[in-house]
Amino acid sequence: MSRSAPGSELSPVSSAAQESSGARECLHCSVRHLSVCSALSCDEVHALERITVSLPVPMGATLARSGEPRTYVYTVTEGALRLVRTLADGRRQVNGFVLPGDYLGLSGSDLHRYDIEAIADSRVCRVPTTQMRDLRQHHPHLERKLLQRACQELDAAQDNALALARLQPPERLADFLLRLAAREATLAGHSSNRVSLPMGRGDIADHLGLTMETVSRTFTKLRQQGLIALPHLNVVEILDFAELQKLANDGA
Amino acid sequence: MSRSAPGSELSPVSSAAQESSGARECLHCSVRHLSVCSALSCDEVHALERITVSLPVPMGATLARSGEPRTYVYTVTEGALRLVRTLADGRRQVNGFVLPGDYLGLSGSDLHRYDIEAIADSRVCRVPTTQMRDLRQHHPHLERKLLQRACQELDAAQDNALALARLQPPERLADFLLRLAAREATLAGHSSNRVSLPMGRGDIADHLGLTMETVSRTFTKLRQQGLIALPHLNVVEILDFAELQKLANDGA
DNA sequence: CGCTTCGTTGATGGGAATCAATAACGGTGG
DNA sequence: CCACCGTTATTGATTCCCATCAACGAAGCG
Repeated sequence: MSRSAPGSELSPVSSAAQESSGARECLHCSVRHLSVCSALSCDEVHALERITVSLPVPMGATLARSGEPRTYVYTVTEGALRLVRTLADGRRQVNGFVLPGDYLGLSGSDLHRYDIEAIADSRVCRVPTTQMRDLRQHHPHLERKLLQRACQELDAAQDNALALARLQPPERLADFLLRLAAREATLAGHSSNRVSLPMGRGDIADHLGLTMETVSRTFTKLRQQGLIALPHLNVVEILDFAELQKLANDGA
Repeated sequence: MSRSAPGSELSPVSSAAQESSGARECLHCSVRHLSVCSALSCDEVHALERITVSLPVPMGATLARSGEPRTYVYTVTEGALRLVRTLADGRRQVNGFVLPGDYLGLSGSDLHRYDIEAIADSRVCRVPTTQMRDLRQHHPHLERKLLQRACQELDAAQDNALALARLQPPERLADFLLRLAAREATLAGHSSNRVSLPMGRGDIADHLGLTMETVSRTFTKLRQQGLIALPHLNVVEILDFAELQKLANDGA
């Protein structure tokens, strides 16, 4: 129950008309991230604009709950969200963090398999699954891109499983930081030694299968070893990239 | 280094002509499992037959090694294989087990990300990735099916991650057995309380992020609790389905 | 029948979880 | 700007569970 904001339920969605400027921004996002630009005619672009809604998601808000029907797919344009699964006895797992450019909707299930919660003020593009189905049928390019993405996510999920199954806490954290850094680098287009951590320690713990205390101790250990620095609570500076990579078993 | 058979390298592939009957069987498999039957014309079926090779993989043989270029995709028709990743210091993870009906080739990487090893005498259908690419472009149905499959595997990978991150040994093993049972049920078309374990204890351990000893002890514990029986080393009989499911947290 | 491999069971130690206390941060209002 | 408060993060002490080390038992095979 961490970081639950006061009024954490989403307000009803504003209409597409009201959000037309947002919709255009979102379209841009969709086109850029799914790389289907060339496959769309002008009419199709307008069709997409009509069914696409840009939606603000304030920090702490829940975009979807586990078990609910999956009526929309999303692409994230701003902020950060977490995918959370909770067991009956309260054990929690953060399945992943969703950052700008990520697509939310690759699942074989008709129901949401996890809660989707904003860990920062965010903005997402929303498309009804039904419409998405139509879009995919008309644009093979889109389907191909989605398959590509699904395969990449599958690879990432397997890397994650390896980390959870066999890496020790410092190795897991190193792996996590390096992956965050890589994502941020591709997002920003340039590499930086600074990595921002929009999520709290508890979220990191629940993502890595550890406790918050162990995550905290591990941060301290990496700091003492001179591998990283923590200028702020939510910013990591990577001091020794090579050594960190060696610790993370080179991701392989 | 478990279960490495004496001559564990695959013999050079026999030609498609020599394996024509096998190829037909394999086609059947491909069609059935990828459900693209209706999308293929007669000519296309012949084209598929020409590029498809049914290949025996003896137990202990290695079908592919981590780091090698991915020149083929496979569907499995007989036997069982394991997907293995090994760290520099010998720590091992079994990413998954591949059973008849499974498709091997959903990856974003050009290189194999794990070793593929037969844990029983097996048979696979082999298609060059290049040809597969062509096939996909000509048959949107196929692409859609692959995306569907990728999404299902993604869901499964996430379930697995939850188990690795948060479940305790008995819960993990229960989850594992139930998933195996479910797969076997869909394969055979009917449900049975008997589940066969083609893999050894070490493989189960490396799949669940445990040691062989813990797996063995956990089997004993489940047996003593009356949840399962072990008629043979490689056969589990599920005695109390409901209780086992409760233990596995209902897979959610 | 002995060999080898694999699985089970036992004894021990280490490391992360847990419990508990302190410290740092972030926001709010004076 | 600073004092106050709730939340979050860090640090410390203890416990428990799994990995490790080691020995034993069982199964497949020549």
